[in-house]
Amino acid sequence: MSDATEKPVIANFIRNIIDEDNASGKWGGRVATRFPPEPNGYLHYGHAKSIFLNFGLARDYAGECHMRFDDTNPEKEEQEYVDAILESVRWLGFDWGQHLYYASDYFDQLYAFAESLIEQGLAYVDSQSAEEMRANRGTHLEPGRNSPWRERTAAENLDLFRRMKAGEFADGEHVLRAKIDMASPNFNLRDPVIYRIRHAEHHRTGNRWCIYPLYDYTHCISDALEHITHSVCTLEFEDHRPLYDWVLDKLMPKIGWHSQQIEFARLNLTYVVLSKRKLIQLVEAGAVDGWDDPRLPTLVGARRRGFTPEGFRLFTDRIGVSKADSWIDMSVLEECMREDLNLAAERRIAVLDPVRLIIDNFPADGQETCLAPNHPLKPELGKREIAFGRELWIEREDYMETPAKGFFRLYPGNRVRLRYAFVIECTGAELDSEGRLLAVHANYLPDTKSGTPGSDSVKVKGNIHWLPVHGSLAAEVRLYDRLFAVAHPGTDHDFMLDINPDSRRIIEARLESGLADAAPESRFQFERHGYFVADRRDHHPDRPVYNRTVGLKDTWQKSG
RNA sequence: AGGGGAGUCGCCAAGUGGUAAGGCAUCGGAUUUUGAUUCCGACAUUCGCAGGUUCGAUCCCUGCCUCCCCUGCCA
Repeated sequence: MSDATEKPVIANFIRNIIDEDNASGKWGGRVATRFPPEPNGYLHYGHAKSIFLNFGLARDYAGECHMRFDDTNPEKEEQEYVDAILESVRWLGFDWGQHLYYASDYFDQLYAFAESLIEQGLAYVDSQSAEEMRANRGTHLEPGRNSPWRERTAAENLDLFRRMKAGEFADGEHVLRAKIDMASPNFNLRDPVIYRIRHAEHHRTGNRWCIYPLYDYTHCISDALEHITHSVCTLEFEDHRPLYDWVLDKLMPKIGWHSQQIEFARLNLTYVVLSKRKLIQLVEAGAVDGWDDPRLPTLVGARRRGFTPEGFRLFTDRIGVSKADSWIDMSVLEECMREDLNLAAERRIAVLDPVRLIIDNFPADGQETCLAPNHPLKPELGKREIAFGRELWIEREDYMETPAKGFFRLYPGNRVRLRYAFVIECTGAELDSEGRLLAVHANYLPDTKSGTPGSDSVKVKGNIHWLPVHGSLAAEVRLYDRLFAVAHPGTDHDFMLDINPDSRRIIEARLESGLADAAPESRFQFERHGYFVADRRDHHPDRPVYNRTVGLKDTWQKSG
């Protein structure tokens, strides 16, 4: 990704392990990681952390990161998810090159290894029902009980397993279990199931198989077959590691590679939910418009919201990697997006809550052309013209009939600068019988035009944006806010009750005319408001639609 | 209760026997035609608690406390 902004790398425990391995020559200097999602849903912000970690490690150590789908559960997985996941990883800026893999590509090998485990007496076909197995698994206090089928001969097991594969049995009739230790304090070692019967169509292998391997058996072998060095996963797999190692130890003579599993703390973010189950619930309940709703913490949603890959990179660098459970506040992510967008986005003017401003001493047929820089930090991006006239749109909130303490914008008698134009002096306002603002009146000071000599001889504190009534355009603007109203949704009740009722406001705003022709996904800062993006799906030149990505910091409203 | 992990500033997070990096936030101040940005300054005598070892402990030892994960034929 960006190399110009390269910062010194901060140490973390995973890098330390890699450094030690490189120093000892454990992997011969090789670094191979992998990002292994199951294609049963869309990627979310938490996956971004894992993607930047894994692909970032490969980049920094001149290694490789494999893109691999953990597709061993045919009933939940679909090609649609594979496509969306690949697109999101690409969007974040990563390229897996030739290294695209599917666990399902290893089904033949996985099966052969299972037969070998059986032959070695390390796996057996269990014919207990799921309920019996559960009852015999034991508890934290009591060891499990051996299955009555645990001592079947290798020949018998092999015959049964082959018939399972051949489709002679119904779902659930038999399973293949690793023969480890029913008394282990680690439940994962109490003879874990490694194959189950599923007469289901797989999105890639179709109906070729009716038995499918389970995660614990598949993942470690996939890693080893690909010669992964550091297999990075989240903390909840920590007590699966003994099983990961058991399988690879037993298969060492056949595979000759034993990857190292390393666990880190997954991302916890406030004001949002990141569990697949809850995301599905939000979509199915219609609380959001779909998987790419800009409020949803999915990567497709982030993209539509206007979040940037670079912003996610800043974010993952900023939060670091460790094994401590932690909660990151949503404001950290938002600030990272601002940081990137401040540099990346050109400025434009938008009046979100328009009210008329009439310059009474400006001729009705008068005309002035004002120049506005496209980016204050990048003068090379040039300027654009905005037509100044007698009637303008300004923000309703930029006027106060009776100003609050510290308010330095428009109120009777006060002077402000119309940004990139003239200084004006407010003469009053028209209000209806309910006190609602209809129009603001002012006189302009002709010698104060921005960019002309002596323009700043008149000093003012306030500086507000405006748009001409004739020559600006009406557009739909979607003001997105946090999906949940509380930091920790569902703490002691249904999380759906914590949805922020104001997470989206759709308004009719006035925009600079040039904004109609911007390509979908073009990002801008609407001055004094925040960052906005032309909606990826709904924005058209004849019907502009902009989404608010994130607002600018506002220390006035915060303290006021 | 058994097993596996974690506890360093408001939020993250380095460090690990030699006297607490950094980032974010916050608070001052400067600049500013975005109440934005930028810039400058401040910000842990202290590393969950209590003992012990040591010339010296956040780091080693002992005990305790708190939090997270684990009984899918999910991943």
